[in-house]
Amino acid sequence: MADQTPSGESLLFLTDEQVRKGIEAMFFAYRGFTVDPDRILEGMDYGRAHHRAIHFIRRSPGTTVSNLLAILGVTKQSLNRVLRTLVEDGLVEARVGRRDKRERHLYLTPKGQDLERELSDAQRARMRAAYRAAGPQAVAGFRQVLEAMMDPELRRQYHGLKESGA
Amino acid sequence: MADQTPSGESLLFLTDEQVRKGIEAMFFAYRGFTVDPDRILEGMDYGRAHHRAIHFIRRSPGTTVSNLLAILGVTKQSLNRVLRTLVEDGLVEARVGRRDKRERHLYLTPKGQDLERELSDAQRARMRAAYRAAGPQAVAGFRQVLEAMMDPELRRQYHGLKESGA
DNA sequence: TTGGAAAGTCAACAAGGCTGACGTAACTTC
DNA sequence: GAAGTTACGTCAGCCTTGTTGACTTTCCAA
Repeated sequence: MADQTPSGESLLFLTDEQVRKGIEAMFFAYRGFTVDPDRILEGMDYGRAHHRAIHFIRRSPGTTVSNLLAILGVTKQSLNRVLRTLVEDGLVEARVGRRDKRERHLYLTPKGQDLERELSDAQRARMRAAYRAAGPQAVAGFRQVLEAMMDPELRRQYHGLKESGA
Repeated sequence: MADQTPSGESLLFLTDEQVRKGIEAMFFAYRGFTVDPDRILEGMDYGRAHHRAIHFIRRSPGTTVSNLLAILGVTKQSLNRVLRTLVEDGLVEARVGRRDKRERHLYLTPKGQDLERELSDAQRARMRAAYRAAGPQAVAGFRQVLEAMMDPELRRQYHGLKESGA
């Protein structure tokens, strides 16, 4: 069918219906994207919000609370609830800043790292499987479109992470 | 780099860190994906759940509640609350099935169609912009990867929609 | 004809968003 | 050194949207 491989200038001719398919693909794919971590977390007292916090603390060890706030795009009250339980349960350590004692620098404890690994192993496994099925060229396109979908501010955040990456 | 050869096995050299980038891209992009409809709905008494219901009713007019349930992946009690407000507000009509009186067949009223159009115009505009920025090949890859990320059951749903499409 | 399954509704609860107000410590500026 | 600002935590209360449990109505098949 014409809409399977929109090649060249045909993009301008994508019908609304074809764009809707993309929207639906995004919806269903995101469910697949979250289902593995969700399954692991259910039963523990944690949810998707905890996963997100853990993910980005691992990503940028020593990040501050307000930094995390900006990345996650939630209120501090909301994040605080999540962070408090993670600290209480010994998954996250919040060290008072040395240069600026108002800041709390966040780190995963070994226990936190264990859970992070379990969650991200599952999520990466699915991602790799999808990548393998779709092929390298498709992966490049996937990344390009996702990046173009982001709000400019979020794209900045995203690129900031790239640099700070291990 | 990994994307030199368009053949499958180069994928095996993607580092965990590169796969994580894809995960983060998905996270940030999904926020962009939902932000426009969210903005339109805020202030009205509706949320993302209403948007999803409206979207899929437009997509498959006359669909039943349990059909919608399967697509959205929520409990019928959860969907029912959303549906009830939409029916009360005159955006959705629920006709009792003629063949099977237990069923409710769902349709958008003209008023519901108006809101649907407003929401999907905004969402499609962003999607088109992203597609245009990324180019046709990228779009094809995007779709391929998304599809590969879905759970088999969801992929079936997704393809089911394709057929029933206008 | 009766018993089970399917469709839908009502009630109550939980997670995780939100706003607003306030407190405290630490840094910065005048 | 006083005053203002920033970073963080917390209490209280609200909303949306998910959940489970219990129920009615309707259909179908043994």
